[in-house]
Amino acid sequence: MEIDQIIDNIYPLSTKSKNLIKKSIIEVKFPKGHIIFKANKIETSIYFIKKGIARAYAYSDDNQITFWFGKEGDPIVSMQSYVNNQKGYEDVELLEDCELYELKTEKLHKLFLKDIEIANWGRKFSELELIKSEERLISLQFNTATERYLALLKNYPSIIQRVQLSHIASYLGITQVSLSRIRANIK
Amino acid sequence: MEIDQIIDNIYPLSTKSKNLIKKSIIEVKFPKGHIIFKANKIETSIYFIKKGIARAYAYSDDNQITFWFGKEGDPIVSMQSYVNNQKGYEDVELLEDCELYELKTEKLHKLFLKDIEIANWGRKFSELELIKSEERLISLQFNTATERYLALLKNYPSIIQRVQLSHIASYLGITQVSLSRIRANIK
DNA sequence: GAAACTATTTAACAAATGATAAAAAAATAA
DNA sequence: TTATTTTTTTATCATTTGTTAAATAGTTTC
Repeated sequence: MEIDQIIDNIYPLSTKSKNLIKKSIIEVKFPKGHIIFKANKIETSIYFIKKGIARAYAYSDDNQITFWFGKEGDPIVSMQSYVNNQKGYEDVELLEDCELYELKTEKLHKLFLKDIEIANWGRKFSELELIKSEERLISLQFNTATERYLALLKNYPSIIQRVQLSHIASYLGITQVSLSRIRANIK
Repeated sequence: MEIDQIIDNIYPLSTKSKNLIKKSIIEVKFPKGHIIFKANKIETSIYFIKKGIARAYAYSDDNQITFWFGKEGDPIVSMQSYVNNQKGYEDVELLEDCELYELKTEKLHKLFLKDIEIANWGRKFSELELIKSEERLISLQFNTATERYLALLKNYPSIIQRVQLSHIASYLGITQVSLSRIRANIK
């Protein structure tokens, strides 16, 4: 997905303000398997996915638990770094060869203080992420594992096709074995 | 908690900008049990809790499931209404006699477009809510019910003392009976 | 293509949680 | 206070999920 569309989908900007953001963005490419965010590190950039998919995970004991998937158009953000300039708790791994738009957090924060349109763009950005986070929270709290799997299947069919089941299982809050059982029961 | 401190805790503002917000705020009081947000309704205000506690819940079949608690200093917001001007899915019930600060969403949105400091205050507001939402998501996905109960006990002891256990159980994603068992095992 | 490696499914048993009902404890009202 | 209602705990059994191990299927490498 092109950067103009990604920016506009969040909050439409005047050409002038959009160009201020675009001037701070560079395109980067990484291969499948690249770890773009490391846990316990302050991340200095945010990204938008032009092409490819990614996942965020953290460790619980020795197990990786995936808690986020991103696809074309989605932002890759370590919220602790972005909001509080603190270390994050997550790794982010690219699950395919990826093309990304990179934006330095510091540059964006300077724009927030200078340009009211961009400040509102940043507000909308967090508001939309918040809506997504709440939806996921409700899904985890209200629905059974089977319901969550079916919802993922319906809403993000591309993820299921492109991501291995062990990651999906931990994303759903269950073990890989349990997901296999659920899949067997559905058929 | 006083409104000046609530506003400043989100993002410090100049006197001028803070007064713009404060001019739009009125104080209101409601008794225990009052339903301040109704599901399937577009809410036109947000609130900040001066005194008291509240919970948000939605229905799953016939069961009320509590998914948020608020105490002094916390905002009461129906995100779907606030962000997208759409109907929310939650009721919000006041669990004690409450004193609240009320702010009309429409007035705030006008200020966002006029005052860059307030736009950044609004940005920070959503960012902080997003951090809270992510923390809760991780807690639900990574921790067992027992761990979540112990964390709530540690981080929000006031909630446990002031809220009945059936609400806490659904907040933790388990039944009331299961929470009783967990409490019995801990002692 | 065969061998080696990785991912997924299946099986068996253990542990945790749900559902229902009844008992006990606590809070509220007369 | 006593009676009534609400909240919490306990008990029993069913269901779901976790754990471990083995079998099968699918991929990658040589």
